[in-house]
Amino acid sequence: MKTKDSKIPEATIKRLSTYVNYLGRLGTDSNPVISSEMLGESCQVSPAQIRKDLSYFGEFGVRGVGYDTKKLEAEIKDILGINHSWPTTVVGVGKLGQALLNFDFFRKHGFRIIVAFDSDPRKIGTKITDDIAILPTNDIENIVNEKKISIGIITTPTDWAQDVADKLVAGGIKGILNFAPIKVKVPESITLRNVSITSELDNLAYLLTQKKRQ
Amino acid sequence: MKTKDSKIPEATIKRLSTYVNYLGRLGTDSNPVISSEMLGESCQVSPAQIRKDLSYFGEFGVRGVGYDTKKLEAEIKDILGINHSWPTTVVGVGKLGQALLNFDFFRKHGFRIIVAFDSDPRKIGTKITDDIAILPTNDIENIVNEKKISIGIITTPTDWAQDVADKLVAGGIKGILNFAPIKVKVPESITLRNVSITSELDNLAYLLTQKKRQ
DNA sequence: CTAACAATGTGATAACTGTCACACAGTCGT
DNA sequence: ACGACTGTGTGACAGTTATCACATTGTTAG
Repeated sequence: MKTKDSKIPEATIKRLSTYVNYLGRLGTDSNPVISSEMLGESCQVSPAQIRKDLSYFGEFGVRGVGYDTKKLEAEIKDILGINHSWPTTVVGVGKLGQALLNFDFFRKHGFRIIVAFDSDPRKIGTKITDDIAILPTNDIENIVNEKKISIGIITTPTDWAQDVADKLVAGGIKGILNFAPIKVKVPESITLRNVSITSELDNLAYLLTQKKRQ
Repeated sequence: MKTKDSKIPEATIKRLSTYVNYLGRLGTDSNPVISSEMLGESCQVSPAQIRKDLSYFGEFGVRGVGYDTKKLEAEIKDILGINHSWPTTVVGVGKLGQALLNFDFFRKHGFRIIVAFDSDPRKIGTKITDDIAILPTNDIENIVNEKKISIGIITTPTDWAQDVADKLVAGGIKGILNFAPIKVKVPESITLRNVSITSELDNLAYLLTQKKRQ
């Protein structure tokens, strides 16, 4: 895979995720080939946008024909880096944490949950689903380091998020996905993404309010 | 509140949500006034960006001084429309749905959960927390219509999402927040936001892969 | 009262992102 | 073998969003 340019819009990555997700759920047998127009229809993106997005990374289609469905899926997975298996941990085994742990998405997209952490003594020592142990949050640094865990998902209450982030960083984590509604601070070298559910709800409220006011 | 222009960047709304969330968690007594520099420090946004964001909606600060913390919080809440109480329903009482239902965020940000829906017969008829009933998904249209519910949150498995969306729309819903990893289709008049957890994970994987490759 | 100061609000500018039109390459029918 | 056709890939353009510098305005001290 060749990256022509280092300046890829974040929105492009988001859309690539949409594409690959759709392709994965598409019956590859009945649709061996797909055009940017068809894909755009399903993902609600303009055909030109799709071609542009893909063009950042190379040429994956055949002119006059379209894209080989299975091949395109594999290519995008390669671009996104979801064809390896990232050692991952979830910190905070509340309802949200459990939802993520049960999510079969992880298996499909190359995230391997190694272990979970929580501070509730009643949860510590128990196991999630198959064989994911729940350990105390104080062990985060050691375990992350020892098991070479590269991704940490924070699903704790707001007040604990920064502390947990610090512990993950101390253990040598590479990337963090934070679900707590604050922007945790981490060193420059750590890749961080914040998923703000509250922000999405606020945004919805705003759009509805606009509609009402106009 | 005056809206100077109708073309507000979506990113601005997202940041306003961050600001108001931070202000809400700030001890208003010890910080009666806050500058764009201080707020920017906490929210990891440049001071100029904050002033620009606010300037779309009016003038809320005092030159040479800063912003009245409590007043600014109230103003942003007004802008976002999270000072009313939106009648809301959650469809899909799995782990993710339960996580949201237990989320005390709703109370604070003006979303009032009226009822929940699920298709699992074992869940139907039971209640969540205080007094939120779980009804069968077939009742969605009637209940949404009858109770004048304006916001629907979809936390069902992927395959059910479109069907649920259709039912919500049929019942006269105003806005939908969709957590299923597909882009559901709704009429133009319905406000829709997709929260794609999978997309966030893919994005994280991409960023980590980039770092590895370079 | 006046001058020094502090932090906002905003017009101008730069950077980024998406749209469009069309050249180009591969396919299929005759 | 060749021409009509189809859908990709991309350079040019337009629109959007963020950054910057500074004029502006209220505060405070002497």
